[in-house]
Amino acid sequence: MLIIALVDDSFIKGRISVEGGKRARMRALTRQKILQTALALFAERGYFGTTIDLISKRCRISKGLIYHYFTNKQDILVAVLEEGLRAGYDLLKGLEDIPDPFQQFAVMIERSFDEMLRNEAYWRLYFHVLLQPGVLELFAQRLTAFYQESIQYFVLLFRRMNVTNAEIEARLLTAMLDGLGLHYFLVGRDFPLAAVKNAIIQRYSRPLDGNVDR
Amino acid sequence: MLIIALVDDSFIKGRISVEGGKRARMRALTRQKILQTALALFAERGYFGTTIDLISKRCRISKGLIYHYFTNKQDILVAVLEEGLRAGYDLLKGLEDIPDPFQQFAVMIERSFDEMLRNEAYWRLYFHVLLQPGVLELFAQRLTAFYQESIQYFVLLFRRMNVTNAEIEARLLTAMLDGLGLHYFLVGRDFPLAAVKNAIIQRYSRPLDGNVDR
Amino acid sequence: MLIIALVDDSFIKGRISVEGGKRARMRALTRQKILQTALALFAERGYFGTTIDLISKRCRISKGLIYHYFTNKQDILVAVLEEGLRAGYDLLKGLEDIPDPFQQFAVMIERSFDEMLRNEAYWRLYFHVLLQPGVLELFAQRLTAFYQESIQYFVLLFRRMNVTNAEIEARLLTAMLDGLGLHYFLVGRDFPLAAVKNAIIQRYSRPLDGNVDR
Amino acid sequence: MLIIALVDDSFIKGRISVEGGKRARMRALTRQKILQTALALFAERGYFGTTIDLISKRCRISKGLIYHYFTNKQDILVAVLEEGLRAGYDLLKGLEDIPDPFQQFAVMIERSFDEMLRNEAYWRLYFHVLLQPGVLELFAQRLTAFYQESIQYFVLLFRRMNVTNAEIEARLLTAMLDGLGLHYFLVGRDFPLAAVKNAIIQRYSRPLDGNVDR
DNA sequence: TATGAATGAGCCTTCATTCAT
DNA sequence: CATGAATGAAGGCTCATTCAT
Repeated sequence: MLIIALVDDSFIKGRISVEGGKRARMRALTRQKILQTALALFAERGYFGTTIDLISKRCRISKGLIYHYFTNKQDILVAVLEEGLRAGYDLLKGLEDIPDPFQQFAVMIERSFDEMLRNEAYWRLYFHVLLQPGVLELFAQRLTAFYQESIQYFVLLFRRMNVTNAEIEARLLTAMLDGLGLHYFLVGRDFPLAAVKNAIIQRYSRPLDGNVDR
Repeated sequence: MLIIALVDDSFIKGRISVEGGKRARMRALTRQKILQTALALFAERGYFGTTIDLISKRCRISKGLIYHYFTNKQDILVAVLEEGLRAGYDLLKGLEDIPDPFQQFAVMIERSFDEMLRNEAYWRLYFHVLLQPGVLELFAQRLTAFYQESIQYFVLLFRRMNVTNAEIEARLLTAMLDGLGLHYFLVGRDFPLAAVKNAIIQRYSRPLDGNVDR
Repeated sequence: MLIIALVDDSFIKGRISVEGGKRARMRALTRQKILQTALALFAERGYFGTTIDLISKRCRISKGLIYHYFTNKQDILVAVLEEGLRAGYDLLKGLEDIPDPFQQFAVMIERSFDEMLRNEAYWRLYFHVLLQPGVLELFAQRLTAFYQESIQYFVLLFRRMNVTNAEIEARLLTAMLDGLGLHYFLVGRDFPLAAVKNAIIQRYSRPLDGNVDR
Repeated sequence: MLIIALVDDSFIKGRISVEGGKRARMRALTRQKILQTALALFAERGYFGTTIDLISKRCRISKGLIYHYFTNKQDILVAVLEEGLRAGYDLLKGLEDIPDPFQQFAVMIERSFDEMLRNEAYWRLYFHVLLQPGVLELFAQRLTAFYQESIQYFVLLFRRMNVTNAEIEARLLTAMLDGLGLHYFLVGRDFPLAAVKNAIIQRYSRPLDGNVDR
């Protein structure tokens, strides 16, 4: 769960800018409420299944007011995606404090799976929405940047773990994580997530055993 | 690229039933034309971006006729997904003829990457559409069945390759393949597909070295 | 239940013209089958809720064939109404054999209520369809003729029963009968039909008591 | 003309709520305009013959706006029927001020016939629409309630008029009134309404003669 | 006689967006 | 800043009717 930003109900709330007058604070507050509601609705009903009217009603504000904060429905989507990305960065950053690379790796994987389970609906949304023709373009740069940063993170980590071919390995791992999320979403509930997670941690764990045991 | 069925412009064309009278043949022909056009348009513009009117115009048939062949716009989508699934099965089946499991594995991976490149737009569609809230339900059973079969295929193959923990390994591999497709689509063109592909083949190749070299 | 023709499942079947060759007989047969089916469907789903396609499928004939027998959907409707009218005439005619006018009257009322209960759906259809703007015009003459004849029947009967002002009385009675049907349909099942029926028979029965007892 | 609510062009106009701000007043105004137009069009062309487009054009508003006030085309219909019912209640209420029951009865009958003539098109609509399969269900409760109330009114009146068997008698009378309306609509213009009306008044008038004179 | 594929006009409904208040 | 009435383009879908076979 790397490329796709991890979102939960709280991550938007906490970010209200405190600077500025009362006016500005109110404005930021309303904006965040819209974003939060849109996020929940997009996740719940899809982008096309969510109407501006529905968002406004759930926010208990008027439809017109939404257009004071966002120019477009699409604009809301982009903002939502951006917030998600920020949450994704958070996920990465928190890990740097763990000194042992193997342990850090294990925690990263654990956290990744945890987030996937907690915010399943958001994941679906992100995958779904970014694969929509025309949407990716709006967001490609930032997404790519985040992807690069994630890869970089694992490259550095893998080097400390003495994994050879660290870059390719990083790409494979992140792909595997997102792919597992995808499959978990698509093939349903009886997916052996715990076993899979442990296998991943095992594979990269000290001492340097092969990933595929024979 | 396993879960998501692989589709290209030709695979539908070839399946026109030859039995039956002229009527039945015509009917099948029209149906296939609709499916084919819908597939292309869905891939090109997304499911919601594609209108029935557009499909009918591209097919040079009347709007109403489409509803002689499909009950719904959604019904067309499901049919498209089904066709894709069939192509997915085809992909698997062809491989059984290769006697050496390691070579078979390599071919499978190669083919998988090839298909991904050839039908990129369809891949996007499949991911996109299946992640749409409400759509998965229409298709969940068949998709799960196909997933199970894919896993089973790799389990058997891995056993012949003396890979321990074959089931988990199969899940990891298929996830990795789909995840790579996803990342390739999302982060753009400069993705080192060839290198990644080779690394995968390498990892599972004889002699039994570990997957992660240190 | 006088103005509105009384219809049951059998009344059309029995009327296939026996003259003519095999061809003509087949033709009449198909025509009757269409009419019968249309009648049932109109009653069940209303005129607008019934499609030509549905009629053809229930008849197990093609859509096109219907247009060999009827020029229009409307044409079918008119034919159905005509058949109903014929049944209405039948209802009246059968009564003339009863010599005692009071008994004849009682039987007529009984039969009228019986029919209403047996063919409720058809009744609804007739009322419904004839009140549709534009439909009545197609059928007005025949309906008026039938109404006149019904009135005439009661006028003659009432005269034999020594009812003064027989014509007005006939109009009131037939209106009452149809009105009761209407109310029965509209206000539901707990309508005291039996009591009402008996009251009517009572009112016109020998010896000449007043209709409204004080 | 009791069960079926009596409606004319004016009764909706008069009910615009005066409370509330300008917004609310405007809203009520538009709603009434839609209802009024729909009523006229339904009566004129039938429910199915009336399109939303037509209603909106006659109202000089956009098609979409109609759906701000009503969820459905059917919803408009129900609202129209409700208004009609209200008019029906009004018809009953006004009568209570007349002290002499016989005179009250006569006025009631007169008024009933008057209304029938004034709003013939609406009557047709009501009969027509309520007999449409599936429509009655939407409205059954309210209609039944009104019917019961009408019956109750006549029961009380008849008791004061010393009519025995007042309940049955009330059912017969209301049925007769609606039946006469139906016949008047169906068999055309030369129906002797005045004579029929007088006969009814006569029948229930003091002194206590029998209804059927011999 | 019989079929059913094909048409196309038209219907109900949705919804992002605007704007007067 | 805030409202929500109003717009209008467009979309999915229906269905009576036609016609080549």
